[in-house]
Amino acid sequence: METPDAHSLPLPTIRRYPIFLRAIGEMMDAGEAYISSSVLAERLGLDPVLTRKDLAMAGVPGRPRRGYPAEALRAAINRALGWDSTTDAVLVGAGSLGSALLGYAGFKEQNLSIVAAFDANPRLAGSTVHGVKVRPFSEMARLVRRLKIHLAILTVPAAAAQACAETLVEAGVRGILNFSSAQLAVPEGVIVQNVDLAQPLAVLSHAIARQGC
Amino acid sequence: METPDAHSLPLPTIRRYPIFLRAIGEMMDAGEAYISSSVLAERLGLDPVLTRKDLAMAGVPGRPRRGYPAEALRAAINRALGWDSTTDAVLVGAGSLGSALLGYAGFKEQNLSIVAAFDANPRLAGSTVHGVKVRPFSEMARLVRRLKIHLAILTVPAAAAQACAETLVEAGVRGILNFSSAQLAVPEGVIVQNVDLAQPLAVLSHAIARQGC
DNA sequence: TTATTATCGGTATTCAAGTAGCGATATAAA
DNA sequence: TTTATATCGCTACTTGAATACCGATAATAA
Repeated sequence: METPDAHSLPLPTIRRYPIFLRAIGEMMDAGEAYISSSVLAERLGLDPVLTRKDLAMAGVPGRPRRGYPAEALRAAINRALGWDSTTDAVLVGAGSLGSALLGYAGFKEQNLSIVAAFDANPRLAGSTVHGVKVRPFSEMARLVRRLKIHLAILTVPAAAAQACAETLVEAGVRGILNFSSAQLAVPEGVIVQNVDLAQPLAVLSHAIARQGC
Repeated sequence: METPDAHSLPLPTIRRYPIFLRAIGEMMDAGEAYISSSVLAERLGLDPVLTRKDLAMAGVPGRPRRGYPAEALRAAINRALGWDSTTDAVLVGAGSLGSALLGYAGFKEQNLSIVAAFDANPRLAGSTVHGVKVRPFSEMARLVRRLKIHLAILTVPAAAAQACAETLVEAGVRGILNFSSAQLAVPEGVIVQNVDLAQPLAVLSHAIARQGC
């Protein structure tokens, strides 16, 4: 049985694509019309073969001794990531981390538009952070449903995370970027990506502790 | 040839340990003296076998029909991660993200103490954010060296990241938690963990884009 | 006391990803 | 025109982690 969804890519490849996109953009700004995998790999400190395999998976044919056509390559990678057209998202929890994310410039490059923010704190509701209006929780479900939002960024305390997630999913959200330390239980078909600061910190301190003795 | 560093654990296991620690702590608060892998797995939505293997690697013997002794297990995992004694760290770049991290409560659980923050902006230097004094860049190398800091959290713009990293490494830092989008080149023996928001976002939007059609 | 069973702990298998090797080809140099 | 070579693109091979399997053991119940 062949897998029906043909355009599924290896997860590590998907994770590397944003890094490639930045480098390709910089190289294009520098006037390059072709991107060779070896040059790109050298620039990023990655294995040239691995880089070539990743680029090949975008589906754009490369040319010997030249590389991949830069503009077509960038477009193909953006398309593979769903970054070729603007995606609307909401941010839930406008605390210090949430506010910092509202000011994160990278979202623009990824064609992600945060159209609304929500917070339980009534004092925050009504204010505007980095150009995005903060609304009370009570408006969340209705607005998400009306605007057909599929993506949410969750920056609420761990205790509130599961309840928020359920409200969001109920309203139609299919992907959650979870910054809380809570493990979310969601129905099948909904994708959660956890951004847990403790994980990379664990890798670092484990390695340093080992190295130290 | 056998590897000399015997206590090296699989990377995925290390990444799961912080999640386990939180759950174990909650279960202990609830009065549990033993942690069974199946109960823990159920709670976290993970595979019971995988969970058991992870716990077994901490080196604490478990008891059939009971599980692992909670206190000993927690201590062993903390020790494996180097979280059994306080580690000092510095934060470089006190912008909105850096400030948010200075207020991050999780560091305390991980026995991580941010003893100083640095910023290029002279207006920020001298202020205090969440109890941590912000100092000018010029003081960084000396202070890091004097306090024998081995761990740094980097929240500066991409353009400044490489230069900061070099200064830090030169001053004795051996692990960098890199929040910038720059790919850092560091000498062997120095460990960099990138926290790149674009990566989990890429996974999410790729999956949603596939799912949508 | 005996039987049952939840859980541990080890071994074997499978799978995905990274690595290595090598021929094909178009560009650039001789 | 001929030769050299950088780069692509394909096909193994290797590695590391997840999964499956199964026996051992101690707590509980009969």
